[in-house]
Parts: sequence; C-alpha cells; structure tokens
Amino acid sequence: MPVHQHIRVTADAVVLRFTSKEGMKVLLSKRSIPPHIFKWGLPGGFIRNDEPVEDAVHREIRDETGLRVNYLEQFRTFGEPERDPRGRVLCVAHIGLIKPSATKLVPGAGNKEARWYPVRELPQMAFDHDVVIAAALDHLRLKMRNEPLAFELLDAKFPVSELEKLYEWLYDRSVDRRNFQKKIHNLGLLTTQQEKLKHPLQGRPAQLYSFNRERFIELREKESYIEIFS
Amino acid sequence: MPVHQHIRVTADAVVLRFTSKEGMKVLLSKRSIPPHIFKWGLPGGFIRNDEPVEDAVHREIRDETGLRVNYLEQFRTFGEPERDPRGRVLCVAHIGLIKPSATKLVPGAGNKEARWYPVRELPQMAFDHDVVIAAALDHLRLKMRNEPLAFELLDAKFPVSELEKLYEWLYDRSVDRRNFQKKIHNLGLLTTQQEKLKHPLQGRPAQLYSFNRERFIELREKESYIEIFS
DNA sequence: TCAAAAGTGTTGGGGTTACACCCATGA
DNA sequence: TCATGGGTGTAACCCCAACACTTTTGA
Repeated sequence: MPVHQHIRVTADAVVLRFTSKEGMKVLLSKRSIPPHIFKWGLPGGFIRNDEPVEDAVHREIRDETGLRVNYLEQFRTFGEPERDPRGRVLCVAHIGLIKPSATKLVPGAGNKEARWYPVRELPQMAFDHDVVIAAALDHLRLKMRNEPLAFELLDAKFPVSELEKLYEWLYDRSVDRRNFQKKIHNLGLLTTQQEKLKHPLQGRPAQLYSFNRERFIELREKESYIEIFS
Repeated sequence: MPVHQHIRVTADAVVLRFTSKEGMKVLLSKRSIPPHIFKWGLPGGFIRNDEPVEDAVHREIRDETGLRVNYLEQFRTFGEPERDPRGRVLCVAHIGLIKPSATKLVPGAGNKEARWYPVRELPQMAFDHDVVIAAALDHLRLKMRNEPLAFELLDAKFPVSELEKLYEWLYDRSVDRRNFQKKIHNLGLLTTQQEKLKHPLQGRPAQLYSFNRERFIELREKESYIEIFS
C-alpha cells in the first residue's frame, strides 16, 4: 500500500539549440557527484515536495547553467526500476527550446561545468539520458509538422533558410529551397521585417522574417488541419 | 535534498473503446474509499517500488475491471502539488486501447464498480481525471494521423466504414465516404478478408478487412512521411 | 568579374475534392 | 419494391515536385 512506497522523482530537461552552422546541440552538465560522477547528464534534479514540476525544471536549468529557456514541455516519464543505482527514481523528462542568441553559457554559474554538445556526437552519458534525448527528438519530430515549435528555436528575426535548415536537420532530408519558401509564404505564417541579414558570410543578404502567431491561431480556428512541414 | 523528498506516484489509464454505434467510451471505476469517495475515476493506483510503470497499469486495470488492453502507451505525467488532497501525488497517465469484442465487464471482478462512459458525457470525476481524459484525446489526435493506432480500437476484422467513423468521431468532422475508401486502399494498408459483415442492421453487408501491418512497416521505411488521415 | 546564397516564375503530374450511379440485403 | 448502407467511377482543381533564371552582396 501507499505508505510503503518509496520512489523519488527528478525533473530533467533536454534543452536544445539550433543554428544552421552548428546544427542541433543539447545542453549537458558534468556530474560532480556519484553515481556516474564525471559523466555528462541532462540538467535536472529532485523536485521539491510542494514545487510544480515545471518550476523545478526551470530552477535546475538556471542553477546549473544560468540559462532560461523560452519553451518548456514535458514529454515523457522514465521509470524503469533499474535506471538509477541509488534506488527507484522516476525522471519526468522535458524538452526545452532556446533561441541561439540566448545560449551563452556563463562559466561557473553554478559550480557545475556545462556545455553544448552536438546531438549527433554525444559523450558518454549518465543514466539512460542518451535514450531520453533520442525520445525527445522523436517527440519533436512528431509535433513540429503541425505545431509552430520551430520558431521557439529561432531568434525573433530570422531568414527563411534558417527555418528550412532546421526542418532539414530534424527530418534528416533535403528540401527544395524554392518550394519551401513558397509553402511557408502561402501559409502566411511569416511577417516581413524591415531589416536584412547583416554581413552574410557569402552571397546576397537574406530578408528577415518573424513568426506571425496571430495568423497561426487564426488559421488553426479556420482550418481543420494545418501542416507546416510534410 | 532527496532524503526529504516525499512524493507518491500512481499509474493511471484512460482506457478507450470505440464503436460507430456507441461512439468513444472510457473505462471508469467508482471509488470506494476517500478521497473523492463514490466519484468516478480512472483505473489505476500506486505503483510498487520495484514494478515497471506499465506493469502497474496492466495490473490495476485487470484488478479493477477484469479487462486486458491490447495497446498501452504513457502520454503524460500530472504533478500539480494540489491535485490530490492526501499530499503530493504524481500521476503517470497512460492511454489504453481495447477492441470492442474484448470489453465485456465482469460485474464484481474486483470489489469495485466499473463502467463504460461516453467520453462526451462524463459523470463527476475524481481528482483532475477529466483533464487527464481530455489530454489523452489530444494525444490520440496528434498520433492517429500518422500512426496506425486506429486499428488497435477496431476488431481484427472490420468494415472500412468503422475506421472512417472512428476518424470522424476523433476529429469531429465528416468525411466523404468514397474518398476515404480510396485513400486507405491506395495506401494499401488493408487486407481483404473472405468474410462479409453478417446481418447488418440495414443495407448491403460490408466487406471486412484486416490491418496489414507488414505493409505499413514497409511503407514507413520507404516513405519519408506517411499520412493516414488529413 | 566571379562565387555564393537569396529571391521569383513556370510546368507537369499526383492526389484530393466533389460529384453520381449501381449493388446487396432486410423488411 | 423500397429504404438503407456499401462499393466503384469520373472530372475539376489544387498543391506539390521539379525545374532555370535573375538579384545582391563580398572578395
């Protein structure tokens, strides 16, 4: 019966950042205590008795890395009995999305070392955190076709190509640049900005856009089904 | 720190069944103990210290209703600090799908009363279980466009119209019967059975089909994206 | 002037939409 | 024979895929 239950619960986050230059990266922090000491793991930790789960995630991310995500969503709870050598520990896993301009790590913000790792070149991970990251990406793949999550990973103003590269990275296939532009513009999800991209490394400077959330909400009410990416 | 953490965890299930005649129904059991005594709630309960979460769900469903689901998937964990008057209790919520032919409730299987309720006409619910049910349906809506979950809700052999009505119910809009048939058949997901529906209430007996899972897996490997329903 | 990346236009084909008609059964 | 639901077919249309060419910048 419940009185005998002894299960502990952590809240952890797969915090992602994306740039076309560096691809998708995940925020890891180096463990400074056992178990799995010195391995890399997801930011997170035990939730407090009267603390909402999401609050715990925000707190842990901030304490361990000094960062603040602008989107946070729970996606699954991992609970295999043997996943933590300390005993039964459930992990309520979240996806955090952060804009590239807000990802500068403050060295020694907490007393833990934190780093951005390319999602496809992970170091040796603590616990089952490699599985958690893979599941997070699967969840993203499921949602990003219909929900405007991509814009949470881009700066407020961005070129269309950056959006395109994000989808290309996530679904691991190339897309025709011109058809992609047409489709996005036909949906009307982008608002043209005054500015253009300053000092591109090469080539013509790209027009900058912002995400038109009002338009998206309006669309969602009108249409029975919105497909951002196929 | 973790030593002071006192959080309990339940595993609960939104078990669904669907028929075109009766629509979508959810399995509820009447609470026989406080809190929320005599209200209706989801089958579920505290997980054991060394028990996998999914096993706990299967066990609770069986004990409370005598049923066995043929599909079970975790979809979210509910953890607001005030959701349970007994203290901090997390609920790892699952979706269970069951075929109509396997849903006969054995009265008094456990010592709890269980019943199938129409999802759109719920009684007064215990805890936040009405919210949990709504979230389960949202999750289903997200997945059923691309994943073959619909077939978990239909008997092994079913008429196309039953599949169509299921999608119509879930997405709450009508679909052209003829176009729906064409699309499904073009995908090649259905295997024609020898039999036809016996003794329809009215009209011509429908051809029965079964889900061709091999074909679906083959499709998934070949195509970058499968859309069962738009 | 050239390379590189961005923006715009055209075409053909496949799939969806919107239709009508016939078939099989029970009453 | 009639009502009811099931099965099949066709045409218009739209969206998407596959293309080429022009524009704007830095070097």
